[in-house]
Amino acid sequence: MRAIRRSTLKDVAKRAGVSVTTVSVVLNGRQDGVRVPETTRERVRRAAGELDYRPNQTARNLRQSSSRSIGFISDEVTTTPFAVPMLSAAQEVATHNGHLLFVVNLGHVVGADLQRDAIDTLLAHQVTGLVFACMYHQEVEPPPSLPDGTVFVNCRAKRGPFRSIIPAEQSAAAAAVRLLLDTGHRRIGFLDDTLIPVAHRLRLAGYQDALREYSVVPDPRLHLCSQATVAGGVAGGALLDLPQDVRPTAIFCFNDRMAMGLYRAARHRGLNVPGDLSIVGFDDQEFIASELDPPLTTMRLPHVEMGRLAIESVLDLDTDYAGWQPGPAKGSSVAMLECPVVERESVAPPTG
Amino acid sequence: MRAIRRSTLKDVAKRAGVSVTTVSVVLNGRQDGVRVPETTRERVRRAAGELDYRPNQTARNLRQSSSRSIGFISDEVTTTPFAVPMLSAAQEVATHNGHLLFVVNLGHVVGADLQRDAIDTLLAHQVTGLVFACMYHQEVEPPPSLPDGTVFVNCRAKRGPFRSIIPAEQSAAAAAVRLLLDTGHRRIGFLDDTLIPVAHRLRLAGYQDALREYSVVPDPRLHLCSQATVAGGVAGGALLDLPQDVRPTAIFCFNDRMAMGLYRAARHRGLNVPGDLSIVGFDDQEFIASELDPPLTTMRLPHVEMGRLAIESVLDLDTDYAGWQPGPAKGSSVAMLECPVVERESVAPPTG
DNA sequence: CTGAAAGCGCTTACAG
DNA sequence: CTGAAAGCGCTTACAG
Repeated sequence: MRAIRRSTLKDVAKRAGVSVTTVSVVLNGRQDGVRVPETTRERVRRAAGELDYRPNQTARNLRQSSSRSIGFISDEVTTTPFAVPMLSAAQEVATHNGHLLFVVNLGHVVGADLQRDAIDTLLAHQVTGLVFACMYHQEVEPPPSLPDGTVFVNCRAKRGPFRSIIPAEQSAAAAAVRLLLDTGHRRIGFLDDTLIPVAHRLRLAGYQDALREYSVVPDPRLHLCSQATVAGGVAGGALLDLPQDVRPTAIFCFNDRMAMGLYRAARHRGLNVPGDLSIVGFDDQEFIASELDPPLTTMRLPHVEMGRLAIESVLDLDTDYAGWQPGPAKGSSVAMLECPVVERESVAPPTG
Repeated sequence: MRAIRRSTLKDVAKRAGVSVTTVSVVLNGRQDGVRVPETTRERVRRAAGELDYRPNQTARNLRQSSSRSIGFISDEVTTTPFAVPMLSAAQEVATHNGHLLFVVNLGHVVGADLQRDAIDTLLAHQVTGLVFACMYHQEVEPPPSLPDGTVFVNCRAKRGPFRSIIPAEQSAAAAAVRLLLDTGHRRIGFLDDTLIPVAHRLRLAGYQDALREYSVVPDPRLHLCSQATVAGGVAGGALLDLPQDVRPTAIFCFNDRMAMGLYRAARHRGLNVPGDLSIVGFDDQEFIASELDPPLTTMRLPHVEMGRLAIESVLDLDTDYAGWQPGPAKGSSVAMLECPVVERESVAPPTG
C-alpha cells in the first residue's frame, strides 16, 4: 500500500544542522553524561517535529538485534473464547513495556515441519521471546526449535528447561468442594470429564482432598464421568436418578458448560437449583456462568493473571513474583496461579 | 533471553566457497535467468543446512522496507469472544501468505495520543498494512495517523478513502423474518436494542422490509426496545403478556443473548418453544445458540469471511472478490458480506 | 555464471 | 560537547 517516503534521522540532522549521532542521542533521551545542551536538544526536537519524524523500528532492530516484539504461539487458544482475556492481558503488558505481540495460532496444524516453520518465522523476526499458550491445561511436547527462554502458559512442557504457568487446579477443586461441605453438604457428586487428562486428574484429586479433610468417605457412585459439554451435563442428570438415600445434594461440575446441562437435567426432573440441588462449576466462562438462572457459583480460571505473568516473564519483569517453583524437568520451573471462587447463587444448604 | 549467534549469509558463503550474492540468489530461489547451475545451488543448500542457517528477517525488512507483517488493530474485538474466529481467520490467511500478524487491542484506550502511539509503533515496524476491527458493527472516526490503505472490518470509517468490510445486516434481518413469515407467522415481534445504533437501524429496516414484502402491517406494539443481554431478553417477556389477539407467535431477537433470556421468559410463563413461540436470534454465538434448549435458529455473522477478506485486501489478494462497492466517503469502498441463516429447532408453524 | 560494492536507517564505540 | 565511521545482515543493480 502507501509509499510515502518518511523522513529519516539524516533528514532531521540536516534540518537541525547537527550530526545523526546527535539526533539519535537526543531523540532516544540517552542521559549518559548530560552531553547535549538543552538548546541543541530543543533544535533537534523541533526539526523532528517539523519533519514528522518517526524512527524506523526495522533499522533499530537490525542494529540492536532485537525487535521489541514477542511471539505468542497457541495451540488453538486464539480460536476459543475461553482464553481471550489471556491474550488481551498479554498484549496489554507487552504494549505497556514497548513491545508488540505477534500472534500465531497453530490451530490444527499437523506436522512438526509446519510448526517449525511458524517458530522459525517468529525467530527470523528477532522476537525477544516466545510464549506458548494452550486452550486447556495439558502437558505438551515442546517443538524442538523452541528457544530455551520460552514460557508455557496453561500447559506444561514435558521436557526442557522451560518455565510454565498453570492454574492451581487441585487446590481450586478442593476449594469448590469445601464450599459445598461448609454449606452443610455431605453427599457431593463430581460430574467429571476424562478427555482432558491433566485437569481431570487434578480436579478429581482436589475433590478427594476436600472430602478427606472433612472425613467424608468418597462414594464411587457419586463420581460420574461424562463429556465436558452441555450435552455431557445433561447426561449427568443420571446422578439425580440415584436412590433417595444415595442421591447427591450437591454436585461439583468439571466445567460451566456441564453445569449448564445439569441445570437443564435438574429442571426436567422438577428439581430446583439451589433449593433441591447445589451446583458449583469451573471456568467462570463468560456469557454462561453469570447468565444461568440462578447465576452459577464457580471457580475462575486466572487467564488474565497467566497472560500477564507470561509476558512479564519473557521480559524478565517478573522479579516481584515469588511463586516460581522448580518443575520436574531439569532446569524447568512452574508457577501455579490460584483460581478464585466466584460466589453467585447456585449453592444453598441441603434441605431436610 | 538466549544469545545464540545464528549463522549469517556470510558464514554460508564462506562455507560454500561462493559470494553472499550467490547464496542470497540461491536461497531465495530467484529464477531470473536460471543463472546459478544446479551444482552450485546444491553446494549452497548443503552449507546452509549444515550451518542451520535462518535468514534474518529484520535485515531483509530494512533492505526491502517492508516487513511481511500486518497490524491488526481492534477496538476491543480481541477482548470479546464474538470475533475470535475473525482474528484466527485473519491470522491464517496472513500466515498462508508469508505474513505475521501484530495484534493490538486498543481496548478502552482513551485519548487520541495513545491511539496514535499504537498506530505509530505499528508503522515504525514497517507493516505492510493495517486492519482496524470493531467488536460490533459501527461507524468510526478513523484515527488521523491511519494510512490510506487501511481496511476496516465490522465497522465503517466515517471519512477517508478506506475500504470497509461489514455484514449485510439489513438483508440478514429480512431473511430471518422471512423465514418466520414463510413458516406461517404473521404476528412477528422484534425484540430490539438501541445501544448499538448501526445494527439497530439496519436490522429494524430489514424486519420492516420483510413484513412489507408479505403485506403485513408492522404493529408498533410488537417492536420492543430492550438491552442486548440475557436480562434484556428476559425483560422482552413483556411481549408475551400482550393480549391474546395481539401477542406475537414469533419473535425475532436482536441477538442470541436476548434470545437466551427470552427462552427463560417463555418458560416462566409456561410457553413452549417452538410450540407456542418461535424464536430467531442473531450472531450464532458460540456456546449459546447451539446449546439452548431447543437449539436456536439464528443468523450467523460472517466473522471468518470478514477476517479473511480483510487480510486479502491488505495484501491485494482480493482480486477475485467482486463485491466492492463505492462507499459514501470519497474514494472509499464497502464490501457487504452475507449472514447465512443457521436453521435449528426454535421455529415451528404457529398453532391454531 | 559469479562477485564486489552500495545501501536500507539506525546505534554506538571512538576520536577530537 | 559533537561528529565521522563502522557495522547490524541482508538484497540488488552492476560489472566482469
